[in-house]
Amino acid sequence: MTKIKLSKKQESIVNLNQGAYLVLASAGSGKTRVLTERIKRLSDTIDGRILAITFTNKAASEIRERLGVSEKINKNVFVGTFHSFCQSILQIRFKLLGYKKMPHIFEDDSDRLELIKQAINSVPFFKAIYDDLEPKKKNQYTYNALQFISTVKRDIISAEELAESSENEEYQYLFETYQDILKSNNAIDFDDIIRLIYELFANNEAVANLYRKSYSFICIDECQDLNKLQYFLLKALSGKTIKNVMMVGDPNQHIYGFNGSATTYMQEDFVKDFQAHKIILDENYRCSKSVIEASNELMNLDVEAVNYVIDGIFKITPVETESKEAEFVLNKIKELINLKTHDDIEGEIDYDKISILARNKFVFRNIEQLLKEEGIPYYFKSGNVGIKFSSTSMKIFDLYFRIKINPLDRLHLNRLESILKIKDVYNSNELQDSKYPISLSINRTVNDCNIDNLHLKIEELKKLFNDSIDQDDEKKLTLDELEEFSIQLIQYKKQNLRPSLEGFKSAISLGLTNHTGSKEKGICLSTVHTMKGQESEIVFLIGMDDGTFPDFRAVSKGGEELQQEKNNTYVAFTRAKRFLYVSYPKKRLMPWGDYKWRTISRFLKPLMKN
DNA sequence: GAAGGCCCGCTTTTT
DNA sequence: GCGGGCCTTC
Repeated sequence: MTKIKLSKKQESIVNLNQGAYLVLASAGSGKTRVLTERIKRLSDTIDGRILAITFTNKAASEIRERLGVSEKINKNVFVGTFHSFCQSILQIRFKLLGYKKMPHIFEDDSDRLELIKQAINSVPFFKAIYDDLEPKKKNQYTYNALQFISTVKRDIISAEELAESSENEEYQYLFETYQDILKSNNAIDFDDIIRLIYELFANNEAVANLYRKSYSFICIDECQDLNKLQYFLLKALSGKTIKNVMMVGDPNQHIYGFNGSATTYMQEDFVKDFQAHKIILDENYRCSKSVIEASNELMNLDVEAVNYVIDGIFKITPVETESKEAEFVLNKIKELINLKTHDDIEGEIDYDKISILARNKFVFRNIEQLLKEEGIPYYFKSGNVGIKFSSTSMKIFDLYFRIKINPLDRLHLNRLESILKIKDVYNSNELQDSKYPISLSINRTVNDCNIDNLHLKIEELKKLFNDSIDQDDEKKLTLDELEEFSIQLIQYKKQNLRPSLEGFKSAISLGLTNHTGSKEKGICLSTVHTMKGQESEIVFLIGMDDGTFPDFRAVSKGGEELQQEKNNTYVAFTRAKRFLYVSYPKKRLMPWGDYKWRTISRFLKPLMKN
């Protein structure tokens, strides 16, 4: 990629030294590049270390890639998400937080749901309330409980206090029971990772000082998506010592409200608490004229294309059905690929330059099918953290693996028992007679494995599965999933000097083994949320009917939630460097099987004149 | 206690 | 229109 010279404004931000700064950077203003250049420069000139926080692993690995590898960078710069930063601290400080062994992450929502159910069943008081509910309300009840627990953690509010404003006062006690069960499993959930380190810093001055002395500069990217817990972690870490904090973000791109984030942390709290200077970076270097004009109209902005003016394409196309929409996209892709070159696009038009975006991953069903049939290379930008195995053998493997590295993990032991339908998952006789005799070998293999021989054990399993699974699709699925696991192991070993089975599992849970840089080839299919901070020459934004984008729940709630859907549309638009094709189906197949007439997204109506 | 069948309810976004 | 959970039946 040819690098365009930094503009004066960008240059001045790169050259900032001491102090706190809030950089308000609109989409396409090159904020990630500015951040990276500054980190590079600082790491060359200063003594202390630099902490760079991003919101996705993908963004972290991209920054790491752009920083390049040098001894100085490796030693002096930590780039990662809040979760991975906190996890790395937790790994060495867990004893200070009351854990005898490093707690394991229950990252899966179904794990958390099961914990809630256990909590309800373990206390007659909760059980009575739950059993009294109408069947229809039961799901809502457990979902709300999980929401309650997350809110307590993310908003740093006591369960007691939050219960006062909740319809279900007993959630306060359910919260405690949930935490107790987690602890008895030697486990934590995602929110706990950050919460525990926040508490560590807030309550243990000595430890906090260690980290304060170790980091001279902190940079936070995408700060419009900070939640209270994350902001308070930053404050607790900084204390009175770290004053060099730079935040970069764009309130118009705030899309993670469901995670407790609000733009007030950057715009009000940070400015006040750190006496931050505001800097505005509002030139767009990324997008073509057409894309910028459409974005401006969408958000009522006045961003100008600066460095160069490329016309580009912005077009809204209504189609009859979802499958017609998929055909439209496919045909347009073929057309573009056949063109080979276009004046607006640098280099040859290939699949790597094309992305297909949508509000949620269900929207991709038809187009994925078509791409598969046509043999066109594509990949899912998976936000998915952890690996979810769908083959039975790999599920069994995963469960044995979990309980091996965390013997206190009752939850997954129970699940294993219920899959195998036996009482003692280590009893060879029972295993042999069970529905899945293969689990006997899986158990043995997992038992024997350690971090050094795991790759050999994986090979053994490959052979085992190959020899003993009869059903063809099940065999293929199992072997594919095992291969995926193997790739993650290689990735993990590359990233870690002192590997361990526990560390490997945590890395998987945090999604650290998924994102390996920009190696993926072909057309990128991604939700807008996961595409945050990324760009693509050619973007197809599909499924832009009202109720899908904006999501129907946000429509009924309105207010800030609807605003965030609009922000999300803006994020989607501005991912496109050159061409942006927007489409929506006039008829959509609903999850319950019948068709519903759809209208264009309310956000796009005003743009429909062309 | 297991297996088969029926019925119900169901779409979001990330770490 | 499909899959998960629950109930029936053997």
